[in-house]
Amino acid sequence: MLTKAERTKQFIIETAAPIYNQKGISGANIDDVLDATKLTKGCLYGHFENKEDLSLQVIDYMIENNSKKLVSMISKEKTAKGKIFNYFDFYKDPIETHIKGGCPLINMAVESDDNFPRVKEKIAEVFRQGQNMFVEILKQGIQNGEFSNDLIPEIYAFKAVAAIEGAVVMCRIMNTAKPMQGLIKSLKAELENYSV
Amino acid sequence: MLTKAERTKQFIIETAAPIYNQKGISGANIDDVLDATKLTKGCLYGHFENKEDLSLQVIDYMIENNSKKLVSMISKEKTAKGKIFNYFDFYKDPIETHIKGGCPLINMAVESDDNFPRVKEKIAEVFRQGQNMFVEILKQGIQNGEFSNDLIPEIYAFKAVAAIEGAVVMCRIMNTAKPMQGLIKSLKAELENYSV
DNA sequence: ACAAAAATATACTAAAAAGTCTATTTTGTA
DNA sequence: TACAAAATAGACTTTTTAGTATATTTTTGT
Repeated sequence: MLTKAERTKQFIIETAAPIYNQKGISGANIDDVLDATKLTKGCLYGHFENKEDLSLQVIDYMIENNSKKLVSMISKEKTAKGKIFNYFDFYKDPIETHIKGGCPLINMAVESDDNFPRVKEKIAEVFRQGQNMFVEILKQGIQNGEFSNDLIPEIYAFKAVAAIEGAVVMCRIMNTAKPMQGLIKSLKAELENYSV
Repeated sequence: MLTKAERTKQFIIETAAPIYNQKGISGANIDDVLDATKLTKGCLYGHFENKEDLSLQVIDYMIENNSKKLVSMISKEKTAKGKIFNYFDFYKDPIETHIKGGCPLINMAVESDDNFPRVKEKIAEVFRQGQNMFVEILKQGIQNGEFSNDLIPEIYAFKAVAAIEGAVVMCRIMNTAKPMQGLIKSLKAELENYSV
């Protein structure tokens, strides 16, 4: 069993995550986290050295959490096509996202890009790995005959991920999930086109 | 001729714009702007009521500026295909962008989404209008026989814009323009497919 | 060229945010 | 169950950032 301290620390991180995802790293402040957790400074600073420490751990948690959920979603299907379709469906509601505030990856990417080099490198790595995973699934699909050789995994994978990430942001700003639904249909249709 | 005050104000806005685009609305602070302009508080607060006033005017400038440049780029071509291709090429270098810090639209979209409702509405309107413009160009292309009827303007337009915007962020975070080049090629090829 | 008005600089105050210190409460184990 | 160690509360200090007041300089119209 987790010790009380470990549980409290975890609770702080999990409570802070949606705050960070919505307000950003610069926008989130300690008092927001204290308000949300109903804890006090003494307590919070007992678990984290300073704001940067908290931020980094919250960011790590958000990355881990996102990856876990995504991988779990993809793993539900056996076929390459099924996995890719599940990847898309993971993002089908851009308004009510798995963590409040949209996709943490693109949110953090935008903010860290020019400001937090360490975070930037982390997110870059997540995107690279995600890309690799996507490409591997497509390659397997080609090998096992699900898709034709005309499909260029790298190109399709990047286009799909970029479109989905961009669409999350655009749908959220316009307050509508409609365009995302059309996009997912279109991306699925494109993949069906390569199906043999 | 512009009065001295008008020139100074414009200078502040133009100098602040890349700071806001890089650090974000929450991340940018008055002292950053003062450092960059080599001006002082008295001067800045002579031109702007407060930080919010400055922020809003900088944001308006960034939106206007982006739209102008984009429209000018598109207007260079006469055909629908040419215009769309130029739209893509506008984003071909995601590292060295027209304003330092990437595409201001997606940057502001991500940040304003849960935090600045007025900015959010502005950006939403820009995306809606951009989408409309894109769709209109495609429709004209269909009418004048450039593209086949199989092309669904709304779907292609949204996919293209979302992919480009997502790609800007992803390329920047990974420090490479390569994937964007592949994406643009692919989006162009897709459009060529509909060419008659 | 000069005077009124406008613009700017500087030193200041105010507010917000981060971080610290110590007293008190809670936990977990002898 | 008692007690030492750990965790937490809350008031406090420090730092950072926004904003103001006034003196000085610069514009600009005559």
